[in-house]
Amino acid sequence: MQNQFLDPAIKWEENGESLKIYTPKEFSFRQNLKYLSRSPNECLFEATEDKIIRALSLHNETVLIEITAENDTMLVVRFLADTASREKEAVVKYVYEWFDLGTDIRPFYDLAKRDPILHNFVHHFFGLRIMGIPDLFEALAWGIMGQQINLAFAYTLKRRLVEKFGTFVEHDGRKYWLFPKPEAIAHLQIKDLTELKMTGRKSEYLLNAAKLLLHDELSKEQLLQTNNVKEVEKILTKIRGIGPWTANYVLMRCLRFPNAFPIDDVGLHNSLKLALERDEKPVKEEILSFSEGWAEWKSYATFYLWRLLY
DNA sequence: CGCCAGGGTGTGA
DNA sequence: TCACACCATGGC
Repeated sequence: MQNQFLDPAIKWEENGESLKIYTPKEFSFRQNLKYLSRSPNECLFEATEDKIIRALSLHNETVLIEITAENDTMLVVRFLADTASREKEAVVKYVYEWFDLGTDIRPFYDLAKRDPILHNFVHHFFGLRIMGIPDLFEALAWGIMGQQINLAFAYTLKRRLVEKFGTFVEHDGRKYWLFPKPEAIAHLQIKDLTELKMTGRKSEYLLNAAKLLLHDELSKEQLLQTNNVKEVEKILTKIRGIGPWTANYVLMRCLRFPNAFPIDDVGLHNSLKLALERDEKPVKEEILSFSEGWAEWKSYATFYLWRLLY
């Protein structure tokens, strides 16, 4: 059941009320679930030991889906809360992109095997993918909110924003929240966001990002028109509040550039400190020299290194 | 209580 | 270009 609007590489089929999406050999649902379960304060989906439930906003409808895996050869998507979709292709596309199923990560594993740092642990996380943030506004907002604060507090800020300005689908007495659209944020006042305990600066950055997206002065499609990572980084860092870290974070988790590299990331520094069994975090010059060996797979190297922290 | 947190901007040399 | 102050709040 292929569709002309979907990447023909996506293999999927409709099976009764569920959708089945075939996964590559280098994919482990369990490994990705572990990543998704890292915060008890996550508000955009529910990840348990064997399934994920989340709401999705498509063009003309909102659905609530449950994702499970069968034999690690396919993902199975079911519609909950009576939200059977008419936009099945869009659901398949979202899930495919979220799990980064379109990337052949075998070259990364070949590279990691010979890497002095990566070879020690990458095999422990076999099948882990860079879990994405397909929505550009959500990715930018998450990046901005996460600047210079600990991750636990970042999750709290996200929850406050979502529960104040987002929408939800109810199922079994639980609310499944959707990240607010740019139009729900763009017209707010700074005060509306500082009330959530974001700093004044972050509030400005977030409002500005919402306005750019709302007015189509920035879009995922536009950013994906070039495949030059440095060029897109330049476009993003021209935006006030988006520096090298946020730009590369978005390049990695939303725009899916495999060679994006948030070198200023404190988590990455701590991961390397742990991986190298050092007492101090490595300095930037040293990290640069490590990353030379990661070539076109810096984002995957970073994501696997992060896994050492939890 | 003190240190640090998945940074970014603005300033001054 | 590069160091440095400042932002400002919470987790631990």
